[in-house]
Amino acid sequence: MTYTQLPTPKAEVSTQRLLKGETLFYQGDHTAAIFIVITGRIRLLRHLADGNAIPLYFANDGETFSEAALFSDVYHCDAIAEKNTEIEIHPKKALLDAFAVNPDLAMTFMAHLARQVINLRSRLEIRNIRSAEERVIQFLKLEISDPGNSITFASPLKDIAASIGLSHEAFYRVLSTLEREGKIVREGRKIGLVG
Amino acid sequence: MTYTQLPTPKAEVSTQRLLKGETLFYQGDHTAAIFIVITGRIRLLRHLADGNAIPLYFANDGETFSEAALFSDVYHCDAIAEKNTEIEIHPKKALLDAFAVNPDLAMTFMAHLARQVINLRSRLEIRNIRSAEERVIQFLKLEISDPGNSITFASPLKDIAASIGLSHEAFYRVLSTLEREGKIVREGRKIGLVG
DNA sequence: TGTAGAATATGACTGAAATCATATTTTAAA
DNA sequence: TTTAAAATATGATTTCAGTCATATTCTACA
Repeated sequence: MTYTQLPTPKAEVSTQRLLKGETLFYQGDHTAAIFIVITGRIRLLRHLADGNAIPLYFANDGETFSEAALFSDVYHCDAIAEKNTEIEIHPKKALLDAFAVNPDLAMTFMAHLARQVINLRSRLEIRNIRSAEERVIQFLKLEISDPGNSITFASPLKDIAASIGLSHEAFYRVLSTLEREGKIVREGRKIGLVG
Repeated sequence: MTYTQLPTPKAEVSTQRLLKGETLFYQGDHTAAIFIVITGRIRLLRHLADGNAIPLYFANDGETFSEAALFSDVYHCDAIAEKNTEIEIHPKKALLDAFAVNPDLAMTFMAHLARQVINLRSRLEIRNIRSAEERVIQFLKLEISDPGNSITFASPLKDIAASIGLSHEAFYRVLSTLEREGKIVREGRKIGLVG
């Protein structure tokens, strides 16, 4: 899907495997790196003063997380593997050094962040659409707009459902309906918009 | 609320007033600047190949938008004033030049983007909470966690309601309930968490 | 290749938030 | 200061997505 590439010198990048449930870092830990999920899922969890914890985000395949570590001495949340997960480790120092030596790389990373901002904003706006059917249609339009007139999802449809804030049942139902109405065509996870 | 500051040289920054309904730029226009909403609201709207348009985001007081203009030759959406709006204009060239001359400024902007990514992710995650009451509580905890034990909202509560994906009626009701149950205290737009 | 677990799928029912209606209060504007 | 518009508030009703249940594919992997 979205290929994420950080401008870290290759020699400085390493990978790590986390077992389901394993913690990558704790809130308050000294920041050492920013990360990319290769496969799996990382749950980011913030602890509040009152002892409660709030899930901040789930980082899935291809996504970066803890980018703000670059600008902070400590992590502001826990990072825990939701399932067996492989991650890429980009040491903070290596990245910052790279930026200092080559400002172009800084601009590259900046662009990466800007793209994420846009992407997250549109995902937020999708959530404002109340009707499940309409939400799915708009989501598909957004996803498909660039490439062509169809998209093949890499992740299970039930995960797609979650990402747009629908129960998987509701999502399956909407897809069935849209297909029956001739608004989309499907072949497994390949979905095409008609009209 | 969130003070947004871009590292543009003061002399290069200008402001502009837009009347309700006025367009700041169109999708496909050559990119010239990135913007901050001082007061008002800007609707970002993407046009699709099929003639439809999707609302991408609403930028409110203090928010930046079109950051990605720095890395693109054309705007990827329309920007239209939802109401009378005053904006700050930060010319793209001035910003890029500033980054080139002083890499620290690039890092500052990068940090600004990283904060936004975090903020947007947590706003997304809030939406995953189904129960209106629980969603409001978690939202308040997030907003209040830093400053102290209460927060005074600058914008109308009905706008807060929209930002967390609730109808204003539902939001008012939840606030009433929480107050009755002694879980929050209120004075107009000042809301404090108890416990 | 067989098997367990996950993903896909669909029906029935429920509940909680949206919607509609309306009133009061606050704010802004004339 | 008066007035109009927006925000706050709450009740009644409806709707639609969630939940629960269950069945049928897939898919990974032993």
